[in-house]
Amino acid sequence: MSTPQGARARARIEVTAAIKEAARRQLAEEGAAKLSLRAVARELGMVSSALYRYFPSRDELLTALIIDAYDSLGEAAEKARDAGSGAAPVDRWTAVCEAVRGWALAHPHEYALIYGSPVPGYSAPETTIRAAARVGLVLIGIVRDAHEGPGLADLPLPAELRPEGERMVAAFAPDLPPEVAVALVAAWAQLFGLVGFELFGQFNNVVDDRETFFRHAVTGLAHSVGLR
Amino acid sequence: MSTPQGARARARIEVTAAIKEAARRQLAEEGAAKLSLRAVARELGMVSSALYRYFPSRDELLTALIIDAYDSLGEAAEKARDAGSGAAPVDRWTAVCEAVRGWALAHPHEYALIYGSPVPGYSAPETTIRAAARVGLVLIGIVRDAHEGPGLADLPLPAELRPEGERMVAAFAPDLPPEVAVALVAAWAQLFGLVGFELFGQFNNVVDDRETFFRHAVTGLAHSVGLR
DNA sequence: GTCTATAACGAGATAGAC
DNA sequence: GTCTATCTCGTTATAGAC
Repeated sequence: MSTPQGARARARIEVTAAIKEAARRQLAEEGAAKLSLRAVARELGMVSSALYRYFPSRDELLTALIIDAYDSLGEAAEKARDAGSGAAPVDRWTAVCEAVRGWALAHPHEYALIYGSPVPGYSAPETTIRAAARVGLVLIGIVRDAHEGPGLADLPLPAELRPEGERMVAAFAPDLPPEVAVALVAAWAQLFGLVGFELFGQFNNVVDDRETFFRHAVTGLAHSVGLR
Repeated sequence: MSTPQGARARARIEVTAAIKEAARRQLAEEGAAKLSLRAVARELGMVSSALYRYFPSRDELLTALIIDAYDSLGEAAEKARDAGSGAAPVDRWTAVCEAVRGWALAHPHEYALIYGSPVPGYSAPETTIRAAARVGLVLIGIVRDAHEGPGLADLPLPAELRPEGERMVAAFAPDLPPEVAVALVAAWAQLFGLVGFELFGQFNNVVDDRETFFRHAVTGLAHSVGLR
């Protein structure tokens, strides 16, 4: 009773992985908008209707790819955070940022899937939120460690933004001052501005030594959230 | 001899505009990856082969849309710059940033076309560079004015980035110190990180009062390039 | 129960002959 | 410019193998 069920479950996992792998290849060649179940099935030597045993619709397959991409990126960020657990906060921050950039350069199409243009006709379900939050949580953690340890630099917060900051603290950044939470969200978005510009070609003829430039820029971001 | 030729030229301009308008509608509904000359022709009641009189290929139509989008955004930025010609540099900076955000919110699909994921199989020609540079040039101009007027704050520049900074100054930011040029490019990318995150939904459940948040964040960017 | 294959639908794109 | 024959797509219903 144990082996057949185990074998079935294993086979199911393997086929599911093969489908996603083929879909990722398609993503690279045709883009998310043109991801087609039939093409995926063809590549696997299956018939299209068989895929519906594994993914109830094309959109669910897309969702799985999106969650995988967020998780893969989040894992890279968490690894970088853990690798530098003894280092200074600024260095841990830049290490995480460099991990994000490294992952993006290594997986440009999956990066485009999660941080690029929305796929027309597709709307990401709530299920993606948890995975999407991972990088942000890593950055929050580093700043919280610094806040509880060496301390943070003072940051300004206009009165009109205080309610927003309080809300952010309550929602996802407990123990942090509201002005830091606001600065963190801004730095988080700005980090992906840097990565996206490099990846999508806006830095062509503008930035040459991108690695050095990036390190310097994200050091500035670290300062903008109070790390020193 | 004058009227018929003038009428022909006028008709050509009008049809060209109608084609681009229909193509922009398609962009909104299906995305750039699925932009098809046939569908555009259908919408206009023309036959697809007739479109080739106006655009020699789908890619050329895409290029025209891209240039139009960059120009429309650039014009919005330039208008904001000119409207606040007497104001303090920081205020001119934020006004331009807000114009960029406003344009993006008003033209989300054109924004996705120029700053979102690259279109698979399409590679933008050199012709787009001039239009793509307009927003950056506006930002450079504001910082240069401040540099020649009230002056800029001191910025750090690691030795390893100095060559890059010198190159940037020579290429597109004459009269500016290299550390300012480097900071400007970073701020430019980060600005679009903020805009893109809001537009593409990353701020859902994260930032509530986006207008206030944005103003505060780009004020920080202004400081990061030395404005005060 | 779990899976795959066949066949079909309605809609849309595409290529070529005319 | 028009028509037609032949592709693609996502999705479903159904039947049969394991």
